[in-house]
Amino acid sequence: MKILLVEDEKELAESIVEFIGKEHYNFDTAASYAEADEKISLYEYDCALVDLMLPDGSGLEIIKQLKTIHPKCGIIIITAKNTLDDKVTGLDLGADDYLTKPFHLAELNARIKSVIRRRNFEGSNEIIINEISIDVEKRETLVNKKNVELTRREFDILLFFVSNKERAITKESIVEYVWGDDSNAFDNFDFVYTHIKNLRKKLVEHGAKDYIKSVYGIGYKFSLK
Amino acid sequence: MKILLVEDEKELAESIVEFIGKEHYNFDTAASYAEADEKISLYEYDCALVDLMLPDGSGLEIIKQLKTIHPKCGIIIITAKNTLDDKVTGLDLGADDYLTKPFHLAELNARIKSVIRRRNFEGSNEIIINEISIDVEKRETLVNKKNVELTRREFDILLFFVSNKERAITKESIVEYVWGDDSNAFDNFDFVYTHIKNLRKKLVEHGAKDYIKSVYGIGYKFSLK
DNA sequence: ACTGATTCTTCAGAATTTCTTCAAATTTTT
DNA sequence: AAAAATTTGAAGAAATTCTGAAGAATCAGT
Repeated sequence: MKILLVEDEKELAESIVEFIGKEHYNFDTAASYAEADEKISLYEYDCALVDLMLPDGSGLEIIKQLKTIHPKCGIIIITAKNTLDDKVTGLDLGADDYLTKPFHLAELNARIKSVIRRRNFEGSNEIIINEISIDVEKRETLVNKKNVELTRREFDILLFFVSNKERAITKESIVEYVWGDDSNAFDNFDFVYTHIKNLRKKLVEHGAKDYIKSVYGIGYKFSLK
Repeated sequence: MKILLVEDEKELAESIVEFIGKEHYNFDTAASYAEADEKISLYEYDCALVDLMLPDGSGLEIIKQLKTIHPKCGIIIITAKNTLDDKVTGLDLGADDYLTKPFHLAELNARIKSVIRRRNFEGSNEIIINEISIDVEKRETLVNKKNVELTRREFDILLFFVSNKERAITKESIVEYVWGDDSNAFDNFDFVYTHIKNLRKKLVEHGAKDYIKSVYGIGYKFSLK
């Protein structure tokens, strides 16, 4: 689950990432219009938190962008108390919810959850691929009806794989999805190798076929063929 | 047991929370239609107390909302003497009971209890999970037919667990349910750890299996497997 | 208002689980 | 055959959870 946080107050941004990022979400952060614009065009997000008061341009512009490029992305406005007008405009532009500063992080967390839930209403939270079945809500993975204990990182990687079946995935995008782009520098993928090794081992040991094919020079592909 | 109180008279709201909140209930309060609307969409409540006379919109609207979003939630109308019409309309909309101002807090308390009891009857107010049986109304927990004395917090946590069986739940959501959304302690989950430790101990000592599994990096899961 | 009992929260250290790093072995590509 | 990329197992580091004890807060009864 990837979330874009557009917020120029560094402290606030950090505490949001720290508290909420730990849950299920991976944050990318942008501190300016320019940065946000860049990330929007590069990555896909499930939800965006947008502060309307940015140094170099209005957050409303970002919302407009998001709506046109990624209509499926949920949007939550963050705003100071006295900028009611912008808030309303933002909602008109298609934002899903708003939050006035200051707010409890728990509150923000709940909003994100509800926005994402609303967006995902269609798809059930069970994913079935041959002998493997994954329940996102339970964070449970079954192979041939039997439970496989996966760690947080392993589970997230598998989730990313199965939502990109048959597609070649770069190691970079895995890191981006599972860890978020602010994390580990891209000079070394040893930790990815290790996690994928462990994930493979657990799945295969429980009787699944090894659907995780490595694509030399690129990354991996989760393929049934 | 979570209760939403929609009331704009600050003093009344406070005394209700103080008096009845001490019992078994965790209150969230809303002083306006907007606030109430927000909380309804974010959280689940077992019962709502709704003042029909609100500054920014009719409480009837809130009742309608509640009924559609959380049909299981009990509703009690609070109203001044002379607004009989609204009261009737409210009952038509599906409210369970009403109370005219001024009223004794003890009276309100009794109404809440009875509404919740009535609601729970539909699905029996006894929850039975193997050797554990929980009487929600009496706040009584039995393991192998023998009583286990749980504190308020322990009981609430258990209740939250059993109503989310097999699902991975975050520590944050536990705090939200048991302590309410105004709780500001999200930087530290020591108290959650402690309560869960004590809850586990009491249950296991009385012969129950330890169904409370910890989910590393996330929180817990009440699982029979 | 005082006392003792209960419950809640805080704290620090221990135990556990997971994550990352590293180096050597293997595979793939050129 | 050489270079680059991937796999692997082991182990050190980091993060998370558990635990017991002690301090705070709350409650009941006088």
